[in-house]
Amino acid sequence: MTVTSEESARELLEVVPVVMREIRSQMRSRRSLELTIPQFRTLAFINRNKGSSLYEVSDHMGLTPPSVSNLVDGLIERGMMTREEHPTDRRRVRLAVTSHGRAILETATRETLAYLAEKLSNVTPDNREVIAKAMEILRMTFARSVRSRS
Amino acid sequence: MTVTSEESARELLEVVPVVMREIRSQMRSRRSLELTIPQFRTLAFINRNKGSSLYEVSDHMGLTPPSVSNLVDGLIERGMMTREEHPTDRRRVRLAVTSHGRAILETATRETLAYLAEKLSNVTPDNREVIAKAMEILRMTFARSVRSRS
DNA sequence: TATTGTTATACTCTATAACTATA
DNA sequence: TATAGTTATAGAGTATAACAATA
Repeated sequence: MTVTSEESARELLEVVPVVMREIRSQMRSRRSLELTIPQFRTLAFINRNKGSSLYEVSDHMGLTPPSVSNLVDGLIERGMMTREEHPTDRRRVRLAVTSHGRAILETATRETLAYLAEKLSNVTPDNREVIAKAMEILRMTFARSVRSRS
Repeated sequence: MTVTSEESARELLEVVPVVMREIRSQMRSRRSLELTIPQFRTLAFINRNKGSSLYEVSDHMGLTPPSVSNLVDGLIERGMMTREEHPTDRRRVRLAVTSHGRAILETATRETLAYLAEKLSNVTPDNREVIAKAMEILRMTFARSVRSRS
């Protein structure tokens, strides 16, 4: 089998939105958690990168600074994050996830993974390997080039 | 390599949103087209299923009827779709894509595919095969069960 | 009564433009 | 003057609740 770029592009365009919708609707169905995908990603990124500035987050997520500022506002209101002044550059903020936010993030992650894993349990191990490998390839292909900001 | 359901679930949850964001931002960057992903999917589905009812569309897309009604309103306003009465059941509508809508759909498809294909041209043929195979598996795993409505 | 669809309402996501504060 | 961030504003996507029309 030879797969052209066009054919694999077509597959991506058909299938990715379907999987995305599944993830989204599953996440929203957990009323107790009530995290949207952007909120989830924001929380996850800042959890991994404690003390990030707003620009670092927006760079990573491919969103504009106002969009991230909005997202952060909502997460702070709900007690999941903090926004502090940078110690040496007062223009910047230092974002961090609270323990409450971390707990919610972990629960949301666990439940969403459990849901996906349950779906994937019907897939043969060989095919799961194909999926994992494809995700690695896609991750490298679509990863944002990291713009460094000192 | 043995991949558990949990591991492949984690990969999906990390990578799918990234690819989705690429597709979305590319689609929006074509100012002349100005189709969002939901608009694109709606148009594409109705193009493939001429005369669909609103419920058929909402079932397929996993959206509520009011959401689809909204989407359809916007597409009709912009001359891409029509909404007609069903000949024998006056509760229903018959949705169809206009030739203008089809032209826009085709252009959007072509340009988005070209963009994705360009990204994928850096991927080896073997790896493209892995991606294509993974998409097939995911398509079957996450496909909505078709609720038939006579 | 059940089904199909719309309207009313509200909230989130996202962007652009304009602004403030700091470097 | 350049950078970091917020506020103002607007449009799209989505849901639930309430409704109207038809079967």
